[in-house]
Amino acid sequence: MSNLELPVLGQDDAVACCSPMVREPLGEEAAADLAKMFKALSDPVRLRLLSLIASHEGGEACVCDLTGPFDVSQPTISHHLKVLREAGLVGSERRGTWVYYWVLPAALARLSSLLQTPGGTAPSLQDPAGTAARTAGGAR
Amino acid sequence: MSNLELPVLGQDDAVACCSPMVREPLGEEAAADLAKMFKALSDPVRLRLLSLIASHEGGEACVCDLTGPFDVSQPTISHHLKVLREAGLVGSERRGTWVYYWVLPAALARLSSLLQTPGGTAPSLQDPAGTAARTAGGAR
DNA sequence: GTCTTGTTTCGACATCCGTCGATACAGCGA
DNA sequence: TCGCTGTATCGACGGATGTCGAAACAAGAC
Repeated sequence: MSNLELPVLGQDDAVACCSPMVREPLGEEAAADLAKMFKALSDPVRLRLLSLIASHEGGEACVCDLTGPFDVSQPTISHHLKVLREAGLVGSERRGTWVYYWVLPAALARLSSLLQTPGGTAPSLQDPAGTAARTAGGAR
Repeated sequence: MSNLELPVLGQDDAVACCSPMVREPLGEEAAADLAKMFKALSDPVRLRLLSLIASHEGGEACVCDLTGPFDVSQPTISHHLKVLREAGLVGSERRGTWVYYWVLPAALARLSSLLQTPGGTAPSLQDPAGTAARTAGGAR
């Protein structure tokens, strides 16, 4: 239920960088596909889980390592991990008693490159149309 | 209600790149702050709106340019634009009869750099702990 | 086989979110 | 001033989402 017409980046090919959304309008299907990934990142618990997994030694973490730092119940953690997994952001594997999760870097890279502004990763606030002044303040 | 202890990137300083979430676990407050931005991106209509604005000539677009391509009503578009604005992803300004929106590149760059994997933008599927085989398949 | 521990699934519940039509507000032009 | 067009806000509604406790499932230990 996705990637119908555009090659989904970062599956097993190297990530073809990128057609950032700044360059051309996103198609409906691409937007729906990407929105699912961003939705998976739109919860603080999941964001911390992902970060906890990614920064864990060895690049992977057992569920038992992940339940401690949070105030929510263990089934809730399991639910969030499932959301991350179904979004294609992490992989998982059972090894004996424990289940391990790891981040799929290609998925993160796909999102990262999408959001890149033409100027580069850390833009010097590049200025699309002489709008630099507004860029800082932001009308409201 | 955010950035209490960590310097929020991409405000008016150049974006200090980045402490990606892969490097160290996200704090609770940083996660809550970032989750709001990702939530703004978690809807297909908003994603397309953002892309439409960013790719519009001059780097900005009038609301009247944005209602056409969508099947949803004008109030709904207005609502989504408000969400994007309150998330700090776009700026807006009224000019006479029309209201213009433009993307705030620093905000996108902040998210982009957060998601970057250590290997770079388009990672060669860098392999945290000899888990390359799994990285491709993804257990389920 | 049975117990124990680690993890997921199942229902249930309250809240949030996207959408709409109706309406209000802002500028411009006649 | 009045009317017109463009945009935002309001209130309502239905569906999605985060959370929980209870229970089921998986694997190893006794």
